[in-house]
Amino acid sequence: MAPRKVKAADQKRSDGLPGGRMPRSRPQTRIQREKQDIILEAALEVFSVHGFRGATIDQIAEVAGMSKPNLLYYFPKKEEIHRRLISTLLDTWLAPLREMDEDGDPFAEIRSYIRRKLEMARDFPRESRLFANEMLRGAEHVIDMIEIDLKNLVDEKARVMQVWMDQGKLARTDPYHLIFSIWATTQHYADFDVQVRAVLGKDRNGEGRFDDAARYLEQLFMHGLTPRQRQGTKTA
Amino acid sequence: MAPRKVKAADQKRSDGLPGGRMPRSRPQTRIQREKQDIILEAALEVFSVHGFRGATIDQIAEVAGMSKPNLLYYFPKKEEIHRRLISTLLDTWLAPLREMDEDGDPFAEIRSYIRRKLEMARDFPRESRLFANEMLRGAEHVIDMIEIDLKNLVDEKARVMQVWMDQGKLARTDPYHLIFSIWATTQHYADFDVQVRAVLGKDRNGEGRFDDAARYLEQLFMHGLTPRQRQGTKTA
DNA sequence: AGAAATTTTGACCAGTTGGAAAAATGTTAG
DNA sequence: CTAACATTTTTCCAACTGGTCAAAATTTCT
Repeated sequence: MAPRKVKAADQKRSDGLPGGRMPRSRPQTRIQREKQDIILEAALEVFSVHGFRGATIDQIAEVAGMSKPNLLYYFPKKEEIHRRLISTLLDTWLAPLREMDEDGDPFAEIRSYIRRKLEMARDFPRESRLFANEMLRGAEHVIDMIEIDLKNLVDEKARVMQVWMDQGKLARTDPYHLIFSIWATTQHYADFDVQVRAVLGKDRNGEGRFDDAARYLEQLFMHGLTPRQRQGTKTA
Repeated sequence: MAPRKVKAADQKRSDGLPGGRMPRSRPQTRIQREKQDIILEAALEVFSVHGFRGATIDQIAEVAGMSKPNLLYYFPKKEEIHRRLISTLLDTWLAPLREMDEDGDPFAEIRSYIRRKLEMARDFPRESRLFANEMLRGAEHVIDMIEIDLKNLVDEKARVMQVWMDQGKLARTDPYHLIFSIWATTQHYADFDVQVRAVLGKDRNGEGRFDDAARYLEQLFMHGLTPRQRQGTKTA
């Protein structure tokens, strides 16, 4: 192997901020915000389909309608785009769960949580897929957020549900797995969209499938979570 | 731009079989089968995490413990490895649904279907992720199989469930979405494993989480699908 | 053993990728 | 207008990518 020459004076800034020759004086130009938004939008499009490694800067630049170096002027690192996307996403993503209100009616709360999640799957499928992609490859870039913010939020809501169960308003189950199942069933319609469409066939393929899903899930969870007096779980 | 010279006599075979200098006389050598298995195993490892575009041949070769040219001797195209993996997978993946028996007890059938799917998520998480990856990016490589084999199978089982519902043995719902929800909730434990672990925390992280999941899902679906006389869905 | 076939390796290639440098072109405040 | 700054384009590069090829090493068959 031939030895490689490395310029010793080759130093770069690696702070999170737009590096290179980007200005730091004034906080943000109008044009900066605009272009960054365009880039993030394009990146979402590409990352959500190909994942981080599969996506290329050229591709994103093309979708964003600008040259690669121009794009790199705003986000000097590919990773930076991805990180921005993800951290913005996580907030939006958890909003519905945050809104679940301890003082509300358990069934109404859960039902509207399911609805909202399903609406998100319908209206922001790219975000859902970006998230799924990230999870699939081990969540390298968000593991901290998941382990802290997400966990705390779920812990909190699990406690709320526990209270509901103790009050006999909700069937006794594992609140964590209950939350998982809501995530899974709703996000499925975004992440596995192709499969859902293929299986439903051309005729049932309009946006109506989300209404059907909403009806079905509502029934499943409402019935599934109704408290019962006797749970004769004698199997076989 | 400099003109590129192209050798006109540069012909390659592009049939599905191992190309290059591979023999065609005898069907398969022992060593061929062995190495191909090793490669497929390594490829599963890599593809399931990074997706098709994100995975590199070098990476797969390294995991497989052989040189890249050596690997390419067995699978002359990257795509070929992927295809083999996927088509093998789909069969295994659908097996549990195929076993759902019209003449069995509806609840027993559905329960054991859920169990089996959950076991697969536990025992073959890489396969599940490979599949999820494929779906996320639009199922390019399997769209036909999905649209035909998978759809047919689901159509058939949906009819079975419809019969059960007509007989009053199962609550009336959309059988398609019922199947979707089983897929979603079970595969979630493979595809979103990181998230599940993170949320459950270190203490609940053993394999026990699958038992908890099984219990929870059983309750959810069994209760959720029990037929009811009156469905007085008057809320608020 | 020895020929033939199979398997493995090392050197190599053209195209792509993330990114750097710098020059060229706006834009704006004084 | 012009200096100072912001934005964009052009050119370029080293590392990596999927893949080739001929030669060498090994296995298999007679």
